[in-house]
Amino acid sequence: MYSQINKNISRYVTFEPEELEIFNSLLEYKTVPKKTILLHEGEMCNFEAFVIKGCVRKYYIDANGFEVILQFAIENAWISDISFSIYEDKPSRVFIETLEDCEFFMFSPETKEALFIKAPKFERAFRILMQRNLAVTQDRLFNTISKTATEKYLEFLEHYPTLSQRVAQHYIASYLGISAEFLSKIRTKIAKQ
Amino acid sequence: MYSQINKNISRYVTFEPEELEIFNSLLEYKTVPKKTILLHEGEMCNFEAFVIKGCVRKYYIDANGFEVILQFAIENAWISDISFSIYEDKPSRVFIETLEDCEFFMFSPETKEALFIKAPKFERAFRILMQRNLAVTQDRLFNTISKTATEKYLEFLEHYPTLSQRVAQHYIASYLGISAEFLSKIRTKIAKQ
DNA sequence: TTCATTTCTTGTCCCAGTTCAATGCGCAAG
DNA sequence: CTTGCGCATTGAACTGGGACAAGAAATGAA
Repeated sequence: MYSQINKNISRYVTFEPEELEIFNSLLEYKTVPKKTILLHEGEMCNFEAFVIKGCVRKYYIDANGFEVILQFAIENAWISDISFSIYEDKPSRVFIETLEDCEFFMFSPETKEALFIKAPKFERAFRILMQRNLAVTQDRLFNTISKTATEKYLEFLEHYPTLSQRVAQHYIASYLGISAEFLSKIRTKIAKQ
Repeated sequence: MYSQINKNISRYVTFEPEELEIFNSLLEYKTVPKKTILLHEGEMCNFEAFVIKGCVRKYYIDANGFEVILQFAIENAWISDISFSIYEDKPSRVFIETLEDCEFFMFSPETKEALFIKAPKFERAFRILMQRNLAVTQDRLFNTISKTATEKYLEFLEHYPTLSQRVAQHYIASYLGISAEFLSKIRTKIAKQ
């Protein structure tokens, strides 16, 4: 039950069994049906979630009413709007929604604080997770600015090989920052060679 | 001398004077002339720098040989390629270059570790800095995907009011992800109304 | 002061990607 | 079985922004 998340959190920091026990005891297991919105724009994000099973998207709605997907999270990924909400004390600008039936481990900011007090080494583990998150976002910015739509799509397929089977095309288009129609045209062009 | 950086690091965590003394004692003060490259692509980034005075850009060179600026750092900002280099143990894909004569406080990853051992509360402060960094990058991704060039430029002016006087237009264009020529056209259009 | 180099502007042509249909295709619900 | 609806495809017309070129202005070095 806890092996996935323990493996994930131990990736850059080695923990004693007792520390992992404390960690696990603070986690809340939750199942959520598909198409559930976990966080609405304007709310405070009061959770961080680790995806045990399922698929989630994080998106905002731009000035013209278009959804733009910032992140997909599948098995063994973390999802939250930590960067805006927590510590900044600002309401979130994003939505978080399940795309499939999901299982999560979740915890609140308060629980996280409690964890840091009981087992301070987790502070470091979460700092490094944050750094990786930053690296991924920076990479995405890089791609968004300097690659063509076709290149972005091919890279997406490489990076998330299973996701293109699991989610609707127009979600992928939204993630890539292109129109659903144009993605369709790219796909037929690729298929024809 | 240390008041700027102490104010900055104390923004979300309150430190005792002794803790700040430890911190300050580990910092290395450095002046660097303009047009100096602090980090080359392919190197490991072995520093984090706090800008006391001056202006720095962080950029990469894309597949077509174009420079794309990821970040400007001016007074009271941090600059590093921490996300890719340190902990990931991968050579950096970015360059960091001074645009003006600069004064920095710098420290190495090893020094940072030493700091965390002597004064563990800094682990938290740097985690929160990292979160803010992530928030800014995510915001930039948001803007890059869903705003027009004109909107991006106007927002840039609001967000960095002094920078447009300090750096060349083509650097700003590069930051906004548009060509220098097109930025020039945007500027004349804006001026004419 | 002058010459050179870098930066900024302006015009023309062009293309990647958008917008707006229209059509077709599952698939779930009654 | 069929109605309805969300999703994908395709085409035609349009546009934001890029590429290139050539000149103007600013900066700076000797």
